Amino acid sequence: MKDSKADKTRRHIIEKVAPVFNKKGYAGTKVIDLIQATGLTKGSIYGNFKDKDEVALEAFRHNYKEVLGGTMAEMSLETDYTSKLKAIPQYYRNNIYVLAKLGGCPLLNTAIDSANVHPYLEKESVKAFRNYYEIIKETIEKGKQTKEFYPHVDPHQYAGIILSLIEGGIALSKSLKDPTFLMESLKKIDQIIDNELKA
Amino acid sequence: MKDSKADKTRRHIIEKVAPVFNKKGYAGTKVIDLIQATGLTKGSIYGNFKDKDEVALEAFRHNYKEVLGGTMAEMSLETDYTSKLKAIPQYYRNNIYVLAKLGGCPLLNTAIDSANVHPYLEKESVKAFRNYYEIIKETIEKGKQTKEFYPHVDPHQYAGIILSLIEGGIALSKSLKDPTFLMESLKKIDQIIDNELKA
DNA sequence: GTTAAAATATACCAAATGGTATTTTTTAAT
DNA sequence: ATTAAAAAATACCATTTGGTATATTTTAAC
Repeated sequence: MKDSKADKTRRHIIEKVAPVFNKKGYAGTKVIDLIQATGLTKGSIYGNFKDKDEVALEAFRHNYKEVLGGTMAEMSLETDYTSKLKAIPQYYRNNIYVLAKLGGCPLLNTAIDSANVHPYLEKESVKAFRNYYEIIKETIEKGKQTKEFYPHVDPHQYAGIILSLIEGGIALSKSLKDPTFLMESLKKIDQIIDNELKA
Repeated sequence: MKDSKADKTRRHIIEKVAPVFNKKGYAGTKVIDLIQATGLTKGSIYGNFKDKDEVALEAFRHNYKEVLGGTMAEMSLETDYTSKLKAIPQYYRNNIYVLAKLGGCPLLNTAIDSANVHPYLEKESVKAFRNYYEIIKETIEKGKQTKEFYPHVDPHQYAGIILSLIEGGIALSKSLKDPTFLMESLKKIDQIIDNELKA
């Protein structure tokens, strides 16, 4: 594992800057914000990154990895597909403070504030969003294969509803400063899994 | 009704600029975008508005009025509270193209991309979001009073779930360019009303 | 139709922004 | 410990941005 000074600095920049981009968006984050967040100078930042775009892209990837990685980690602890699916809302319950400190879900935030402003970042966010959706959909599909879920269950439909409840719940809780919105959405997801998917 | 040339120009600016702010966000919308969207010059725009902030604020109010007004119009056509509540998803079904042309839901978009970037606009979007939530909540409360809905129904909980499904569904459909996400969310709302609220 | 006021357009400006060239400091191989 | 390379800081720069002062055109009251 190569870990030069430059590698450490790159990581340091990405980690410090990731929540800033998530909170302020691409256009709203200025180079001065990067300087303040990292405690480094402009020269140092531009010595390690080509331009603001590259920093934004890496910051988004970092944020997305945190959410996806966290979810996948919880899912992989379970064996049956009901539990795997329930690990998703559980991840958000366990990490509500992480999401708050990050400034909301990077998937939703980046999808919305890179749209029509930063084509490359927008594409990346769509890719990530689709990836997350596919993971949920495939979990439902596998649960059907093992007869855990009803055969008539539509994986696309339920993956969409689950994701909508999560993203909508996070956004609502953040905007209205009331965590119960997200909590109720997550409870609803559990309920849907138990009452509508589980055979 | 006063309707001077300036009033017409103000309206023209707001109408033309409203979708731009909704798509690009506050920080992402530059004065040149306002010039291009309106076909006017900088002097004309600044002759009618104090600054970019004022244009953004009025644009948001315009967008919000469109969504709120549209929803309220559909709701007021109904008499019972089940139908009033179902008028909300129905509004989105009927106006999916309006939302698409606008660039997503102004409530969600503005909440996310004014946060940590434009305090005044952020406040305004929170106020609007809360207002919309209250309307849904009050409709559920009134339905309980008329015994249309079960007495054990929690209006806060269900208003949050309905709003999460709507906002999440719009965001998902926009990002993944697949209107079925929103459609399935709306169908789910109808289902919830029929199976969990209606006594 | 004339004219004063209102509205719009043009020309200009200071600050902010993203980025680069250069100098200084730090790192690590010898 | 020396020193060449790597990294970081400083100083600089062009462009963009939001905004204003001024000139021109349009409106509408008489």
